[in-house]
Amino acid sequence: MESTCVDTSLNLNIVPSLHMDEVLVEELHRLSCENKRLNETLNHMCENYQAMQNQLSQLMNKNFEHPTTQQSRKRKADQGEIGCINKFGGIRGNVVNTVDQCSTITEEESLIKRPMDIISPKVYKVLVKTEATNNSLYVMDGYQWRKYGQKVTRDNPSPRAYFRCSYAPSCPVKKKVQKSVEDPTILVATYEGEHNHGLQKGEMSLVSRQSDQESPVGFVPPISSPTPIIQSTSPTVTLDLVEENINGQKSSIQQFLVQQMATSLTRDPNFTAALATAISGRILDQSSNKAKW
DNA sequence: CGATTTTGACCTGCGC
DNA sequence: GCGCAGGTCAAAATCG
Repeated sequence: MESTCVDTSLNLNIVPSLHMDEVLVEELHRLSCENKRLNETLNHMCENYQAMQNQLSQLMNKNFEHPTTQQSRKRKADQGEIGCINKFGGIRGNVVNTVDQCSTITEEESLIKRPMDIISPKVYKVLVKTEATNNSLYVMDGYQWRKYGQKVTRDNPSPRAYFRCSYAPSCPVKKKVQKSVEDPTILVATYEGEHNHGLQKGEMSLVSRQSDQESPVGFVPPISSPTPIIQSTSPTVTLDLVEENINGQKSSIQQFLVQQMATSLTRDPNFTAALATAISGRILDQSSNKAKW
């Protein structure tokens, strides 16, 4: 969060010229003092902001990664895989991983991934907002899933559904879908593994559906109608990509982060496939609109 | 009739 | 070793 602490100090330590009026010198000193005071205030605000951000991160972690303190033994064991957010969420953000091992996709940090220091199956967590009255556990994400089990877990009154990818028989990807304890309108889908095939034709991913309010041509509405993502559940990684340096160039750190994020996204076949679907859907939309006119 | 869903039983791993 | 809880299997039911 250092990026929010903009260095506003002005270089006012100018040696007064011999011809400078005493009033101007006095004014200069006054401005310097005021600048110093403002700087301190700003630093104080930044510290408070960081403290609050950390608190929020910790709360998010507790709510979604550790829903209850009385977690099952099995869940504790699983934290090595899914709990990677905890390992990095507490730090000040500004971290984009280069290892696509684990991620949680949310509205605020969509597709920004965090590093993981252990080798484990690729695990994603996706949150989907649904109708409050909707009790189904189906999340349309562009793949075809076959449900193979359902279980009521201890820490959540709503059942958990287990899915396998049925598009390719050899596809190892599994998906667990369960309603959030805190907000029953949110479906928490946990993906394990990587698809060894492309995205299916005629289906839409969550990402693409975020960009289109209307269903594109050929899109079959899902059994449940989840509205696009949604809510932040984990500490937000904030990338300050807007602010520029005094000389008008993005800092090297920012450029590095942008590069890393782009690399992470383009490496993910799910993202690229979803992006392609979204773009084609948009093009079809526009062409059909033009046809109407 | 094949694909998918449901659901109870069974398996497995972990903590005590 | 036992009990608990999550995960998986597989037969029956359902759907298109």
